[in-house]
Parts: sequence; structure tokens; C-alpha cells
Amino acid sequence: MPDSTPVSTPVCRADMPILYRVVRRQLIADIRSGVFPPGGMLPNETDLARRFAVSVGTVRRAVTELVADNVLVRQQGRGTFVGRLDRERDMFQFLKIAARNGARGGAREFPDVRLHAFARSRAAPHEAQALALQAGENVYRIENVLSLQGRAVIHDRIVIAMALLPGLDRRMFESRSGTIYGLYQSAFGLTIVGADERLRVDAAAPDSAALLGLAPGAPVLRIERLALTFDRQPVELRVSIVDTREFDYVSNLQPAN
Amino acid sequence: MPDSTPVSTPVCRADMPILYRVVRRQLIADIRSGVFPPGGMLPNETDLARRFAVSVGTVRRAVTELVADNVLVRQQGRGTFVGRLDRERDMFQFLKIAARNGARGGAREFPDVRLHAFARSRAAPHEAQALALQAGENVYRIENVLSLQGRAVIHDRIVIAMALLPGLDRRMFESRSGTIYGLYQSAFGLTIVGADERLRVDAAAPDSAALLGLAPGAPVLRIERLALTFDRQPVELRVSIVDTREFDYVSNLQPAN
DNA sequence: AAGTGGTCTAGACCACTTG
DNA sequence: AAGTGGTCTAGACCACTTT
Repeated sequence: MPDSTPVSTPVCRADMPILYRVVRRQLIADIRSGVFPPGGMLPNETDLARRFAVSVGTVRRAVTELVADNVLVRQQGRGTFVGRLDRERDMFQFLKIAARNGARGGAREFPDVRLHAFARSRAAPHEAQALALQAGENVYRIENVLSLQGRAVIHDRIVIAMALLPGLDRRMFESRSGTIYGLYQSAFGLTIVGADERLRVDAAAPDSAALLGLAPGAPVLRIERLALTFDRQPVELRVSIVDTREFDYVSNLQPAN
Repeated sequence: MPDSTPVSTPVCRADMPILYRVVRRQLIADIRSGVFPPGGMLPNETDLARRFAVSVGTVRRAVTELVADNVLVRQQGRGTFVGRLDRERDMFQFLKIAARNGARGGAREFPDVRLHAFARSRAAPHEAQALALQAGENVYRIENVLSLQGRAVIHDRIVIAMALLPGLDRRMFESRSGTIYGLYQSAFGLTIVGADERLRVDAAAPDSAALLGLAPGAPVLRIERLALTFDRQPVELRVSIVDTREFDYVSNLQPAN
């Protein structure tokens, strides 16, 4: 071998940026741009390796990371697919409220969701800041009431830029088949990959109290969630008011091994 | 090559149990048994590969998983070490309370911890069940008050089997240098690798209220945590009462990418 | 210079799914 | 039987840390 060429020529030479990260970035870009749509199957690993001019092992490393992030799904013998925010296993990545009597870490229950309000509005300053928008930018304001075991337990207030969901209307929102994030993904190509949440105790505002069957001012759990897409870009701001008399917020800190 | 032998003979033949998991299990066993003490350095990857009669790549896969679980720590050019539950980066794996004004996901503050009570007692039925103990088994009951920004914010009630921490006494507990989980690990070889938490709103009991400077019955956040060691074995039960007037519980759902 | 982990390759073989 | 991902190997070379 002459000198520094390993075997085949990689992407570039100077400022060599770690191949498997390049591959991963490109896969993410192709998912975002719709080349690989949600639920779609990726080329097999040998093909991907050829396209990127890297070895199969390097492709596997990139794919493995995206699988760990719930972006891709591998199925042995079938192929690798772009993850969808629809199905059971994805629902509870974001819905952390479960019945108190439920088994520890056990199967959880799907909520009944009722749309309470759908409006167009403008972003308040703190909302604009959190969502990286201009102050006063157009946003949707959506309110939902979620019921578990037949009881209204959660009151959600959602704020999201209209620019991200062009043409969304009340009918479209209500007639969705899966989750809200599933709608963002399937109808607008916007994939939620994570969220930051902050929880505290609050006194129920009159509207929340009425919706949840509580006295105004009753103590409730307040969850402020900033949902993120790739590269931690903020997408949606959501405040959930939860009646925790019979339900808990469940959190798993490293369920390793 | 004759037939089924790849190159060198692996651990066993029939019911071949996936080599990198075997290696991982053995590494965990060696950490639990003290062969590799907390903070100690592991043999280099070539040596480990020889010992386990597998390739370096297989060792690397096992080690990589344990690094992801915060059990091992890799340092390029230096070696691989058994993680310690002491340092800054480990503290906030379990302390999720942060000032509301703090930057989102930014650096957090270390608490001042004051021991409020230390007693020997017996496990109540629900405690015994959660901790997989016999009803009435001997336990320590420890209470702490944690302060942030000079204000008492958290009241912790800890229950843990005496059998797991033989000879622990109040002086030893108070004179620890690091965190409580750091003490479990350094003094008793007991490593906490994760926890399940359930949160809800509660009314402050008189003792908690007094300790946190609240009116009795004031709304507080109640966190019930079951801390786990390897193989999800339950170790410690802890109920934290939190005054969330100026502090939040922060949770990150998949901070991917 | 020597030793460590980090990246990447190339290829063998196994396990699973589908036609 | 053909195609997919899953495991494992053996070895090259790079980046970093320490002596």
C-alpha cells in the first residue's frame, strides 16, 4: 500500500469528520426531506454502504444509533424502516401518566382524547422565546382533554407555529387516526424525536378545574413540555394540567441491564 | 475449514448465548464481586479479548453497552474505568430538581444535605413488597432535608434493608464525602444503576411542612423512587416531598441527536 | 516511544422472513 | 432459495495520554 489511503477513498480527505456521523447526518437529512418517508423501508445495508462509499460496519454503526433514538426500526429478515409516531410502543414515550394501581413499569392504558378548543392566535413573548419564533408570530392554540379509565384527568394546552403545519384545520386535527405527533409526522413531515419537561405543583385555573371536575384552585400537577425535532430544534410547547388523585407521572431513570 | 468452528473456539457450543452478552454479564459480575472495584481500571481491550477468548470487537461491544449504562467510563489514551457514583456528572442522574429560572438543560446546582433522622426499624408490608424483602425485615429509616439556594426544598424519607449495608451507623452516614449512592458503592459495593419514579401531588404532612417552612396540608410534589442495582434488583425506597414554588422537576425524554 | 481507546474495513457465518 | 439484519472475527490505522 502506498501511504495513507486505507483501501477505498472515503467522503473527503482534509478535516475528515468521522464517517459514521456523516452517514448518520445524511440519513437524518434524507428522512427530514422525505426521501425516506415515515414507515418506508431503507435500502439494505450493503446498498447503503455502496452509496456512502463506506463499509457495511460503518453504516451499521450509524443505523444502530438512529435505532437507539427511535428514529429507525430494524426488523431482522425484513429490513430497516423509518420509525412512525403512531404505534403502541411510541405512544408512551411521551404520555407518562398512568394509573396508580398499575403494575410497576407494566402495560399502560390508551387515553380517550377530546378536542376542547382549536384557535389561531399569536405567540406571547415567552412562547416565542421557547419556540425560537418572532414575537407575535402566528400559532395554533389547541386544547385537549384526555380521559383515562373514563375520567377526565389531563388538560392540555398546545402552542405550535402555523408555519410548521400549513393548512391545518379543526376537522383535519380531529379526524386524525393516531396520535398528535403522528399527525405532525404523517401530514407535515415533522417528526418529534424528544422533549424537555419541567413539572411542578400548581393551583388549577378555573377552566382546567371545570374540565377535570375539580374545585378552582385545587392542587394539580403542571407539566410544561417543549417537544423537539432533529438537532433539538424546538417545535411545540405544551402545558398539561393533571389531576393526580388517582394517576401518577412515571419516570424511568436508566432502566439499564 | 472443517465445518462449524469459526476460527477459535468460543465459550461453549450448544445453546450458544451471544458472546457479547456473555462478556457483558461477566464484566458486571466482576464489578459486583469487587474484582474491578469502583474507580478501578479494567484490563485493556486486547487482554480482555484474550481472557474471554473472543475478538476485540466483541469486547468493545460489551464495554460500549456498559458505558451507555453509566457503569463503565472510557477515556481515550488512558483506559476504561469502573464508574463511580460520586462526581458531578453522576449527581444529576438522580437529582432532578432544579431552579425554575435555570437555563433549560443547563448546569444545575448542588444541594446542601442535612441529616434529620437516622433509625433502625422494620419494613412495612408495602415497603417489603417493593424491596423484595420479608415483611418485618430490618431496615434503616433515614430522613434528609436538602436545600437549594439556601432554602429547604426537599424532604427525603429513605428505607433500605440493613442486610445490604451491614454496620452502617449515623456517624458513618453523616461523614460520607460524596452522595448517598456514592456511599453505598464505596463502602458496601452496592451500585445504583437506575431507578423507577412515580410523581404526584400531595398535601404536606405536618413534619414535612415544618421542615420545608410550609403550612401543614400545603400542596407539594411527592416523588416515590425505587432505586435499582444490576438486573433491576430493587435496593432502596425513597419518598421525596418537594416544595415546587420555586423549583421544578426536570425530565428529558430522549434528548437524541 | 509505548500503551490506550476510537474508527474503519472486509468478509464469514448465523437467524429470520418472505416468496 | 433469496434477501434481510445480527453476530463475530482479524487486522489496519488514527488520536490521545503518559512516561
